[in-house]
Formats: sequence, structure tokens, C-alpha cells
Amino acid sequence: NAAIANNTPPREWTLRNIANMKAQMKRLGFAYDWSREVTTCLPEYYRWNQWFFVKLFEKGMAYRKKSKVNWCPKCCTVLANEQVVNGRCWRHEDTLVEQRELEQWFLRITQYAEELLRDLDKLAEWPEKVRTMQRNWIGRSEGTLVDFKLDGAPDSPESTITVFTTRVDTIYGATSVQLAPQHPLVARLTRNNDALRAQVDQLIAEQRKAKEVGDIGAIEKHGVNTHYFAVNPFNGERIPIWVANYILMDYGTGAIMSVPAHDERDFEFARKYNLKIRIVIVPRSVDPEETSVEPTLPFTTMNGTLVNSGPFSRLDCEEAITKMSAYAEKNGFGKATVTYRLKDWGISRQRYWGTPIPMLYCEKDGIVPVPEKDLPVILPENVDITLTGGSPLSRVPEFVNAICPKCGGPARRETDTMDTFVDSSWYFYRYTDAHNDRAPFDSKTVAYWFPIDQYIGGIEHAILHLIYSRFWTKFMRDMGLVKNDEPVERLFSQGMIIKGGAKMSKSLGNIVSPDEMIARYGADSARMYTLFATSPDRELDWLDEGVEGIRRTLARIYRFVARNAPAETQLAASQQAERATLPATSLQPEARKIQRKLHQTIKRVSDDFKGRWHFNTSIAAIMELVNELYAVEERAAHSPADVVPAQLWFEVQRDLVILLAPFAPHLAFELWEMLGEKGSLLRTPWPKYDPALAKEEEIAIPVQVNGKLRGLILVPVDSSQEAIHERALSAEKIKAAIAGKQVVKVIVVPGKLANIVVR
RNA sequence: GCCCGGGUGGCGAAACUGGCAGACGCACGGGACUUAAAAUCCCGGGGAGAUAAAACUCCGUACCGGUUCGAUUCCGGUCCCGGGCACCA
Repeated sequence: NAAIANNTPPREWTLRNIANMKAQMKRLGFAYDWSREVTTCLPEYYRWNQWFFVKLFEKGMAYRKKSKVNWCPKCCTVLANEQVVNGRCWRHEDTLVEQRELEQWFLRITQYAEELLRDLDKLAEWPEKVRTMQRNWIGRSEGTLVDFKLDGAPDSPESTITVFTTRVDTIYGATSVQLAPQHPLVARLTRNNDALRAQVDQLIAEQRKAKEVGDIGAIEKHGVNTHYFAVNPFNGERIPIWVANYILMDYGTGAIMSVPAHDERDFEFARKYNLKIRIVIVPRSVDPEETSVEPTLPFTTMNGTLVNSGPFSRLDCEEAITKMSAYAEKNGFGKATVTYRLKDWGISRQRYWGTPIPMLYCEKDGIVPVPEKDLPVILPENVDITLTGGSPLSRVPEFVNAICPKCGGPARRETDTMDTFVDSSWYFYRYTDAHNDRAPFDSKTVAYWFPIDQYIGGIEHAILHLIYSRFWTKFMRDMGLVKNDEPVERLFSQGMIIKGGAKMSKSLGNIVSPDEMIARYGADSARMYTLFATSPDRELDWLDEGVEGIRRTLARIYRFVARNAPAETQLAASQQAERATLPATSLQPEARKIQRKLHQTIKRVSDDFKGRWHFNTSIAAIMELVNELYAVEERAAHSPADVVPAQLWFEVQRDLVILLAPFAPHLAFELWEMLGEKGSLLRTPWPKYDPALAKEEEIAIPVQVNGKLRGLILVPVDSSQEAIHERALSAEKIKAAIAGKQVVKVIVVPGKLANIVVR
């Protein structure tokens, strides 16, 4: 391996690897996924991914465990849930997908669950919706673990059913225990009972099917009575043990206590199977002696008092939870605890392209990481990828057979590669120090640049990528590599582009090629249309029509400047425009109108850049300015007395071009030259907004009667509340509308509207 | 199912903090220019009723209900669409 690492020039190897991937994909008839070039074919990413992995392993943050996967026996590979169609492989319609248990590598992201949750509060400049999604994804929940014993069995850990509940106060109302079908105890209980085993297998199949459809909650809730009993440690009651298809092994402990009276799901289940229902919480009553209030079931609120609960009766729910948890802990059958929905991150992939996991298995020394000097472990070349015969890497003896760095004996190399989310968790750090060959990056350089000021990505990354990269940052901080707690200060999540009712993506193959649009309309029109179609945080339903309007607007701007650009003799006036703005008072009405519109446009465009990035409204504002320019040009042709001074005329064009530049840069640069400008457009300061020049002199204020629009009054812009009040009541139309009625109240919002309430 | 968004004219949308619903654009209709067409320029379009044409009246932001002088906006419920649900990345 060391030989491979040292003798292979990274760039050449990369290019060969990419060429190899393209050829293989073509041969197998798959769409070539270019995004994989970026991270999965670069040995330097392999090297540092592997370096990080070893650090994680050494800190106990990476571990192996068995986990269930979808397996296509024909492809001999793991399938993603979306690659399973009706229980069959997406490439082999006749092949049923199997469930297999594989040893896989996991990263202990759950160790950071609490901090990942807590620090969401620090991310003030992240969209609220993303923070909410992450909060729910981490899914912190406080509750109690309680041990139920299998009735009649000897006291041993194998006969203990630990349940997790957020409502231990309802435990006297537990009338059954429900286990996940994969629960270890279920295997034992069904060992000598084929009929029961078959029923449980049926439940597993239902669960799998639901997961495949992506609809865990949609399954009809089914259960099987094992006819075994568990003992409630609080009251010694024997209650039946059931196995249910809606209990998931990977959440909580894979076992729950069922309290039909006080949980909706349990209630539904108990009704279906005629299980006992016992009320142990009643609404908090004024008279503490009065306990006969029967709540409507299921009664799930915390605002209640315990009954039928032995020594805990008459306590309020909240207090009961604390006391009962403490009681369980004191007596050794439970304790208060916090669980998370967040699971550890499985990073093993049985694919060829990807960073090999740098681990060796030695018979004598066990699991041994590849020493740092031997990194990167890179992929062997010229591997024949077929759809049959198992993991490609495991069939390459030169790759698999290695030497144990500890004992020098033979070792087997790990053939799993890493999830590409690993690369994407830290790639942006590498950008600050891309040529470093001693470390993933230099800490000082990263300390200068990080955290990222502004990160932009699709909303579909709100959960996975953005949690993994936050986790990675926290791990690197604890290693002492970085100082920042969070990778990203400000996040912008753009909406997705939808075409034909689904997101546009490589895997769905419903992509609109920008090349085609650029060829037809030019890059400026194509770019500006995508910005104009909707605001970037919304999803956009893609339609090819509509680009025409943008092209037309750009042509209008071009023609306007071509007609009105300063001639040689006017350049002095044009340069004047750069320096000074004409005072509003010196202008004729038409000129003043243009000046006002210009400053209103500057404000609207500038605000969109500073604030919400709603560039569709910026472009609309520019269009309005252009329409106004055409109107003024037309009117000026008919009434020569109402002149627009040359200096203002040039100022407007100059500012228009600057405002246009971010949206249609090519055209803007062309127009900039046409205006006789010598300096660089890029270095020209953004136009200044002057509120005094943007101000309207008069505004029309709507007048409502009982909330219905009944007229408009024209008033000076800064009219007082009293003045508007008086004008509103004296307007002809309003007088007619309120004639014969009694005015109860008049609401005046200065600058907005007046509303007269009559009876 | 759960979590997060969204639903406004024929269409893409706007309305930023509860204050004139539909800015801007597409498509469409009318006019000007032209031998003609294209391009361009100008004008008009939420719906229904009324009118020669207007003033005008009513309805209207998925649906049902609430709060408010006033709701596209806030609250409760329902329906539909999109994203995520841990191996698409």
C-alpha cells in the first residue's frame, strides 16, 4: 500500500480513476454522475478522510456493529430504500430484495446530540425552518427507563424488558408491554413456537414494506399476543407481552409499556385487541376529595391528578414523574433518562468508488488502523465492476491482502468505502489551505477564515448534510484543530426547482439544461429569468416560457441607451452626473418624476440585496424604471417645454446600468462603454439612495367605511392624523356612504388608510 | 404516518410589521407603424351583475370557523401539492 501511495502522482491517478469510472458506467449503461469526480476520485481527500477516520477510531468515536440492510442477491450489493421497488431491486424486476445483517462502521454522532441541539440557539442567522427541522430530527425527549421482568423466569438481564416512557406517571395504567419484532427477547420467546415465529415474521415484513414505501406511520397497527407475561415493578401486576409492528427497534429501547387510557396510539391498539383500559389520571379537580371525574379517553394531557396509583395517587402529573423516577432508581428497577431520536451515523458503503476505510483485520491483533505514513489507502485500478459476484474490492487480492503493522503477520483489509457525506462534512475547510500535504489544513489559516459567513444550499440538505458537518466541526474542535463551534454563521436555503411535479435532480433525470437556454437567449437572459421567475427561497415550478419577457426588457434597455447615450459633445454633462445630483426643487414635473422613480428603484434593489434576496422584485423594479423612461421619452417628444436636464438624463442611465449589472453583467458592461465611461464598472460605487429625492409629494389614501373601500383621498404625504381624518369625512363619496348613519369611530393610520366605523 | 414548507387571475408571481389584493412579466385581445408579415411602440384584461359607455353593486387569496374597526397575513380545524425520513448526495 505504501508503494501505491508514494509512487502514484495524484493528478494522473485521479484522471485515470475518473476515466475508468466513466468507461465502467458507460459499459453498464448508467448515467454518469459527474459530482463524484469532485470528492471520490481525489487521493488527497482519501488521505485526510482516512486520517480523520483513524482519529475518530482512536477516540472511540468510530465503531463496528451489525446492521440490517436491503440486499439484492443479483447485484450482490446493498440497496438504498429508494432503490427498492415493490420489494424488488430497481435493476432486476424479478429479484426479491433480502434483508441482510452486515458488520458496518458507525460514527458516534449521538455523543454530540445535546450540543448539536443546544447550539441551534446560537445560529440566529439560520432560517427558522431549518433549525426546527434539526431540533425535531435530534428529537430530545426526557423520560424514564423502567425494567419489567419476564414472569416466571429467573432474575437475569436476558429476562428483563426495559421500556422507555415519557409518562411514567401513567405506569399504574399499563395493561400490556409491547415489543418490537426484532427485540432480542422475542427471539427467545418464539424459539420453540413456530406458529408465533411465523406471526412475528409477518410483522417484520409489514414493517419493511412500510419503510420501503417511506410510510412507517401508514401501516395498519398489528400485534401478536405472546401469551407470556411481564411484571410491573411498581405494583407487581402481571400484564401480557405483545409484539407489535409499530414498535421500532432503533428508537428508545425497542419496548414500550402500553397505557391505553392515556395514549392515543395505545388506546387505538387496545380497542382493536380488546385489551384492558384503566384510568389512572383524571383532570385536576377543584376538590381534591372528588376523584370520580371520568375523563374522555384517551386523556393525554399533563394537566391532571393521579388516581389508582398506590402511594402516588393524588399527585399531579409533573410531580409524580419526578417522584416515581426517583423511586424506581432507589429500588434498582429504573431511572430518569434522556433519549434522542438521532441515531449514530452509518458510513460504510459496499461500493467501489469512495474513500476506502483504512482498517486492517489481523487474526492476532484484531482491528488495527492503517498507520498514518501509509495513508492514503487508494483504490486499486482496473477493477472489473460487474453486477454480479459481490463487492468489487473484496475480489482484488492485492487490495485485500495486507500486512499487520503491529505483528507483521497477514491481515485482511477492510473493503467498505465511506459515505460521501464524509467528504462534504469538512471539504470547505480544505478550501482555505488546499495544497497542504502535512495536514487536512492549517489551524491558523482556518481560524482566520472560519466560520463561514454565508453558506448557500438547497433545502433538501437541511437535515443530513448540515448536521453531519456541524458534528464534524465539533469533533475537530475537540481535537484542537479548529476554534469555531459551528461551521456556518449565516445560512441561506434556496428552494428547489420542480419540474413535472418532482424536484429536479440527477437521480431523477429531469434536468433542464442551462446550455440550451443560453444558446437560445444568451447568458444574461437565462440568468436574469431564473432570478425573475420567483424568489430564491421558494421552490420554482420550471416552465421554459417567460424567458422571452426578460429578453425583451434587455432589448428595451439596450435601445434606450443606444438612443440616449451622450454624444461626444455631451460628455461633460455626463461626467457632471457622476459627481453631483440635481436638487429636486430645480426640476420640471417630468424630470422630477424620473428622479423620484430612480431613487425609489435604487432603494428597492439595494434593500433586496441587503435583506431577503428577493431578486424577482429587484428586477420588477428595474422594469418599472425602464417603463417610466419610455413614457417620459414619449411625453417629452410631445411637450418640449417640459425638459429633463441632460445631466439628470445621463445620471439615470448610468445608475440604471449599475443596477442592472448584477443581473445582466454582459449587457451592462457593453452599455457602460456606450455611455462613454472609461472606468471599470466593477469598481464603480453602487448608487446612493436619497430618501428626500424618492419622496412623493402627494399620496392617495384609501378610505374605508366599516372595512370596505369607499373612496380615495389625495393628501400631502406627511399629513397629520387630524388632517386625514377631516379630509376623509368631508370627501363627497364618503359623505354619501355614511349618510344617515352614526359614526362610532374613525381609525386613521397616517400614510396608510382611514377606516370609518358607522352604525 | 411523522417533521418542515407551500396553495393568490389563463400562467410565473407581488403585497417585507394586520391596512387599496393581483406590482412586474408571460399568454391573450385591441390600436399605431408596414404593400404585408415579423419586430417595435401604445392601450386593455380577477369574476359576476348593471350600463350605449361609465360612475356603480356584489363576490373573490385551497376549504370551514374564530379574533379584529380591518385578515393573503394571526389562531383552531380540514383538504391538496412539494421536500426530508438516516444507502440519491
